[in-house]
Amino acid sequence: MRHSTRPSHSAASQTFFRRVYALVRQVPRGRVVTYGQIARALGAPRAARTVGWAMCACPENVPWQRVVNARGGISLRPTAGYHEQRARLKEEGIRFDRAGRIDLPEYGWKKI
DNA sequence: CGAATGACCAAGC
DNA sequence: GGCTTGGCCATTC
Repeated sequence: MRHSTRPSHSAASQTFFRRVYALVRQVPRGRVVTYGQIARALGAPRAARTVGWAMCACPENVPWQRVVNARGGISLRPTAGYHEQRARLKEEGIRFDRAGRIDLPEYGWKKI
C-alpha cells in the first residue's frame, strides 16, 4: 500500500532511522538487542554507530532501553539516561552482573 | 557538496 | 579485565 506522494528523492530511503525504530519496537519486554544486531538485521552490518545515532533521536513509542552494546552493557555514560535505562531493564526482570553487564545469551532476543 | 557528529565494534596492549 | 586506536556509516550543518 501507499503510493505516498513523497516530496521527491528516496522513496526507498525512508531513512535508515525509521527502520531501526520499527525493529526496536518489536523487541519484547524482558529482552534486549545490540546495536550491531540491529545493523545486521537491516542489511548494514557495519552501521552500528548509525543505529546508536538513531537511538539518540528516538521517538517515544520506541523501547530504547532494550538496546545495549555488544558486550551487554549500557552505552550511555553514567548520566541520568544511564540510570534510567538500567532501572527500566531491571524492572523488566533483567539482571546485571557485577560489572553492570547483561548476559546476552540469556536475555538477548532470540528472534534476531 | 565537504566536514563534523556519535547511545558502536573488533583488535591490540 | 580495562584502556586505546582505527575503521564504519547515515544524518546534519
